[in-house]
Amino acid sequence: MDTNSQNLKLEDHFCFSLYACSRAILRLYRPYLDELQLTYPQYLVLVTLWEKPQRTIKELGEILNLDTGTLTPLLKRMEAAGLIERRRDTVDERVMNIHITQAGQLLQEKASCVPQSLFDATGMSKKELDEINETIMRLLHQLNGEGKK
Amino acid sequence: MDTNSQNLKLEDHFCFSLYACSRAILRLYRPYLDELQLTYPQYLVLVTLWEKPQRTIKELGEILNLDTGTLTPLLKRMEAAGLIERRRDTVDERVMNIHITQAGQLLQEKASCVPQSLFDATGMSKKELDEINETIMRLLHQLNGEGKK
DNA sequence: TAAAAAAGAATTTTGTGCAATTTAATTGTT
DNA sequence: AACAATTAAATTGCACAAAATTCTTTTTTA
Repeated sequence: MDTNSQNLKLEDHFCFSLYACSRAILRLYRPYLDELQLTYPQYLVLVTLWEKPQRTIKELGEILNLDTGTLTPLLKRMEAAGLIERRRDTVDERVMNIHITQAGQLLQEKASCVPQSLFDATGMSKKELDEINETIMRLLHQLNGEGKK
Repeated sequence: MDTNSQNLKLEDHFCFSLYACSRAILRLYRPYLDELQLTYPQYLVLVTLWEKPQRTIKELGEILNLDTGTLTPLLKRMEAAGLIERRRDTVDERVMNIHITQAGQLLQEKASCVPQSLFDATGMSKKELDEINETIMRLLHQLNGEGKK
């Protein structure tokens, strides 16, 4: 019947499950992030700045795997919203330093329930999710490593 | 030290690993899909049409979890590229039927090496990837189920 | 059977992603 | 010092992605 058996069905493409799952999770985040007036990548930027309140655009790009074409306008919107400040480095003026503001710091408290809410929505155990996370992280590093060769 | 211990670091957000991994895989696909003059979601549309050569936009949206705001312009570009045809259903004129063309069929052969190439790039065993796929699919169904409640 | 409700697409708007190009600043080399 | 190479951002252009709105067609129902 099937003359070309090497062609996989959709559900056999593991890339599709990742792609669809990633978007499904963004949909779950949306109501929480809407309340904070944030988009998902903006939230990720804040997560990194809550850990360390000043970073360069280059650092953010490496951490989040995003390039300047994405980050520059995104950070400008965040600055307009008062969550961060963009300041040229005085020593090396090519570098743009991103600082979190008081308002950005305050959001940490309001956002603290988000991870728990998301966890609940998955309907999975902590152990199971940790295992998924560990596996996907391993795959991610593998893929990023391959790409740089 | 940390006054707010419920705030997770970036690598503890399992959503981030999925988000980043999904984009990393798209980057791996790009060179292969560039050769076929396809984007990733366009490739997915073709995969579904290779399985079954005619579907409605509604069906495609349900299978791929994409809405018409994404699909309508995407399918118009694919029609302009000669890969599909869009025809109103004669019985129910609200319905738009998507047919694969001869040119779209021919791409199946040219694309048949893509899954294997991607598999190689992951550096993981078939068994391991099948397990990831199974787990992520389960998570996806869980998330989609939750969303509909 | 006419009005209301529902269904399927299309459109509009906003915000990513990413490749490719450009600009400005710094470093390295004669 | 002069010039090439490198680095960090910004810009440009195209293609998603998703919510909200509108439009058309079909179905339901009073």
